[in-house]
Amino acid sequence: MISEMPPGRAPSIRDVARLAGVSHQTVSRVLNNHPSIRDTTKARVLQVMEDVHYRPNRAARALGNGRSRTIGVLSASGSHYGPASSIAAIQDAAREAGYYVNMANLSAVDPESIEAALTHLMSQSVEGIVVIAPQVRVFDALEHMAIDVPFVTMQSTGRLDEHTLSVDQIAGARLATHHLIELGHRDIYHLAGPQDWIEAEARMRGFLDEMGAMDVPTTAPILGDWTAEFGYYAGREMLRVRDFTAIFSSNDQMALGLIHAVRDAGLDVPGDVSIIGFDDIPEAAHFWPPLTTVRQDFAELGRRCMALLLSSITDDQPVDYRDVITPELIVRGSTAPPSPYFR
Amino acid sequence: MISEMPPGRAPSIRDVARLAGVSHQTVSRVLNNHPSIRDTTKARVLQVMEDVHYRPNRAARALGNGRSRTIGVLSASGSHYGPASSIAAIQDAAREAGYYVNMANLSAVDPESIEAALTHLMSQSVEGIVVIAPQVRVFDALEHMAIDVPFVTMQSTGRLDEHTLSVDQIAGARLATHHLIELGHRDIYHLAGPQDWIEAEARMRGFLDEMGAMDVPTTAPILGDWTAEFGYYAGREMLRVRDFTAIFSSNDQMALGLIHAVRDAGLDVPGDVSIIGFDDIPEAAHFWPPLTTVRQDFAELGRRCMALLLSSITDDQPVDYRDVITPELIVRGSTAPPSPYFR
DNA sequence: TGCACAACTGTGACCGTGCACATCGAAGCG
DNA sequence: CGCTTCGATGTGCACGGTCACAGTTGTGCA
Repeated sequence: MISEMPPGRAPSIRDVARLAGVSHQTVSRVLNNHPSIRDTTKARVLQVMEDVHYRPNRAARALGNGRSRTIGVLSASGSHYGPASSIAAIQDAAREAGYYVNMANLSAVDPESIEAALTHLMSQSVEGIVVIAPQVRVFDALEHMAIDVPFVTMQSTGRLDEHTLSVDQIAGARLATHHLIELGHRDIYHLAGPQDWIEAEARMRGFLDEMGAMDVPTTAPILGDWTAEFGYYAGREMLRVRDFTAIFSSNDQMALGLIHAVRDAGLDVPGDVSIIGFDDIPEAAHFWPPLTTVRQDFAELGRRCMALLLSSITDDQPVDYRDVITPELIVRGSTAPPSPYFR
Repeated sequence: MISEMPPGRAPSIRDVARLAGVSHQTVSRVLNNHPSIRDTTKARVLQVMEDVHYRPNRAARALGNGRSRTIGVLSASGSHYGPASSIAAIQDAAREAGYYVNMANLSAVDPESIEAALTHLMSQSVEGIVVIAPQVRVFDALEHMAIDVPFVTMQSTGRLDEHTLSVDQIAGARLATHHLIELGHRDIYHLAGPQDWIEAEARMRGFLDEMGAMDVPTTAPILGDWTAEFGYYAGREMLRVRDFTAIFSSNDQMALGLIHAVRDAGLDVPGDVSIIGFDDIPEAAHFWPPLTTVRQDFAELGRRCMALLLSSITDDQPVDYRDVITPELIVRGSTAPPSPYFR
């Protein structure tokens, strides 16, 4: 059988057709599970495919019907735990749906890089785009370039709302803040994420909302960069004044740096300062002290993201994306009532 | 200009050609930077492209010349810091080289999942495959499926050597082990990675080699799963005997869990037990105590990986991949001489 | 002036698949 | 029994590029 194959070229449906004694179109129908193919015919074709190791040519397919079956993922900071987990879930979901995933990593956040990355994805003729851990500028680019494929993002932004799926970051931040207030803290700092980040903004909003609702006076949040390193140096700065008893950090890594700084200053967590994080990375349970934090289900987020995107690609009834994923407070050892000394 | 475009279809080179008053082949040549195109012609064509927002169709291109310009990345545990960093670097390098990156995530490590993921990538007609954080089974699958495109992996395996690029994991592990021995430790445990993992094996090998070379008797390494959680429980088990003064953990996360367990037992790191990790994740400097570890340059690894792969795709002179990246010992606060009590 | 040669551009086939439409035989039905 | 309907299959072309090859100029040189 195989000897009948022309050499030096992968078998095409016509080769398969010839060997199976049918037309290429019949082979095509077998490939696409067309209903009206006689079982015996189908079996024969499948057998030949097996024999010659036939693999459909995706490029030809895409060219023929204009569907690339590829979705693009635009990710900044893809090496962080949260985004990376979501990406993995997205890939699984995509593969399950028969889609391919093309990644574009954003090393810098200047408009040129963003446009370059989007152009890269568009030139792939992706059918949809997922924006991970988005920054405001990405949306500017998205609007500016008049991207004509569906896209979703994983955070709430206030605009472009039809494209948004999101963990309720605001609720999560309120949860964290409320926990601190409930413990008796009044002098609470918020170490936020970078200014440009939408999720940082949402968490900050949640913090401020809750503080306001509980009638606790607030100071301006400090803008960080998500890294433990920044948390450490920010902590050292903050400890020069020590006018607080608790810090709500916008992610777990910065919380780790804060703990380090507090301990370096000879103080105790949570004895002198309570610290709460956000995300619940797997390591958080093993920090010292184990970190009180807010858990987000990144994988579920990724899955829902894909579901939303796929439904808007295929124009099915849209899934209800307003069903936000509620984050969960995980109380561990890094928070406690304020020390009497401070009261 | 734009009004001359037929509606409902993206402009093709023939549309551009017509509007620019040239043949479609000339447009193609402009696209591919063919040298012999008159500058004025080129400018005219480019202008028309701009006007009609022409975007080359990648599928058609791939179909025409059989080159997909796509490379596949097969990654297990893509949400870990190391692999994720390498992946980001790979994506950057690929984009720079004009390649697209297709990801396949490996959620499970059974042969079926591996084959499914590889099939997925192959059906994309990728021109090359990068295997990240590979396990032995992945290689079995690679051999078994007779993958006919170049592939590289990021760890040394002993077989398939022409495809391998690697941080010298063995040297790194020896570095870590030597550091402990030099401090005076003799009773050293090794908490290794999962059995199936090639890099876990290499680190274990390095540990055993160095122990042997320094004539220190060893006990059998404990096989872990890379997580802090496992490190914690392994640590608790180990502390029931306490016949050691130092532990070399195969990665930083498990080291974190170990520290947690040691402290839970009322002991001090490094006073009672020295702990050294591997990888130098960004958080390691802010553990308590800051973790002594071995740094790997994941990004550089990713870049070299792509360089190797691209050179074997284009059949250029191969880069010298034997120029392994040497890991670096980072001494922080989690290691110290053994306590007199133990001597 | 003629000729070789390079620079530049055009023509038509082809890549592998899906689609629209045609065909053909068998079954259903009045 | 002829007509319709439907299931199963075949025919030819389109998709948007690239490739091989074939012109068509212009230029240098004998």
